[in-house]
Amino acid sequence: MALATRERILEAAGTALLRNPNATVDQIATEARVGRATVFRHFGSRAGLLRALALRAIAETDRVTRQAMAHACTATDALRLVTRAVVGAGELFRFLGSAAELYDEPEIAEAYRRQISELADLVGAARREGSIRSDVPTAWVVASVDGLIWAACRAVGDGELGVVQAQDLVWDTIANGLSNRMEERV
Amino acid sequence: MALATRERILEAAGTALLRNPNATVDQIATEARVGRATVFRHFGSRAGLLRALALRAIAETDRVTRQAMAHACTATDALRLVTRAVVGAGELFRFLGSAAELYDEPEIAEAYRRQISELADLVGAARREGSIRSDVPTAWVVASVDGLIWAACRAVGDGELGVVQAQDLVWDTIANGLSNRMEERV
DNA sequence: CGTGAATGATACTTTATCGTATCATTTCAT
DNA sequence: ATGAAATGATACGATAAAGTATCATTCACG
Repeated sequence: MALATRERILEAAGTALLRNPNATVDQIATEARVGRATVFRHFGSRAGLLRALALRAIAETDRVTRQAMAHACTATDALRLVTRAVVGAGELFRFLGSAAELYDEPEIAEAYRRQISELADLVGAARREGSIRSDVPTAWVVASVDGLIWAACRAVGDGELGVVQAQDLVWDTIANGLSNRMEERV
Repeated sequence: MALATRERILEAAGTALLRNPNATVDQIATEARVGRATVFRHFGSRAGLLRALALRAIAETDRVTRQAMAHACTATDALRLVTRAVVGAGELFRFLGSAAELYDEPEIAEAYRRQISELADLVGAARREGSIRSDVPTAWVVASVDGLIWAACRAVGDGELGVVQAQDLVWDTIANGLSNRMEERV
């Protein structure tokens, strides 16, 4: 049951930290229906637990991203599939938005920079394919895609949208914006 | 100098809390070049300081929002001006993104709900004017506008974009999306 | 069964930070 | 210039949470 316990703690930590980024080890343990000592046995310290949680989210994001890119033939399609994949995995890393202290850990800060940089590369490639506007800074494209992904994950988490619906809407919004243009869309 | 001191502390709290949402009263006082005791004299407690900071941000957002709406003749234009105004005031409330415990205070949670609800009303009115797509849920329009505003404020704070540029880009993205359509834009 | 590993419960120490109190010093208004 | 108000520095107590240690219990597995 060792693995199940560990996974259960990570799961509970995700939801508890989403509710309150300063959640106590005791609160997390209670959420996981586990003794507080067990959390320390598995992760050594609170920081160790957060680190493991973040690394898990990063690894999973990498996994779904790689899988998405493997199925795409163009950079534009890869960008579309990656946004879908990340929104789909949103529950795993939503807690990261509030856990600012995590970015003090070099390992995690670097992984985040790498993921953003990969997204920037993808945007650059899609732009060279002609599908992304070239009259806005790449930094803005990356930032706004990131912002839309966060908005989608949050809407899903809040029960305002379904996962598939949110995945569709993110790409639709990137492609068409929100204004009424009375044209058929991609 | 009472007012100046108070304002200096609030300013320092904003930047310190943006760097680290768990910043100590001592760190904030140091950032403000003020004794720690002075912070308690002015705000009573750490929670009181955060509350004052949040209320200040909310009030300022309300102010620029009202001012923007006073200058608009259509709901669509009001929506445009409001997004611009909020992005312009972004530095004031960026810290709120990480300060999750603030939403425990009913006063602040309610103000936030009210502002989101006002945004939703504006979106609804703009939609009735025909400028906003009617084939996407209102919840998503609100969420994504919110997400884009956050992205813009962050990009400005990180020095990736200038304020005016960010203001332009948010509305441009709402109106046109990010894909290349080779058409003149609104 | 029975043995070892994993767990729960609990008590304890340590540490960081809040909040209060005090007093000397500075600043400001008149 | 002078007195009141604001501030800085410092010490102190209180508390909450982290982390450690221990022991009894439970659970998987041979």
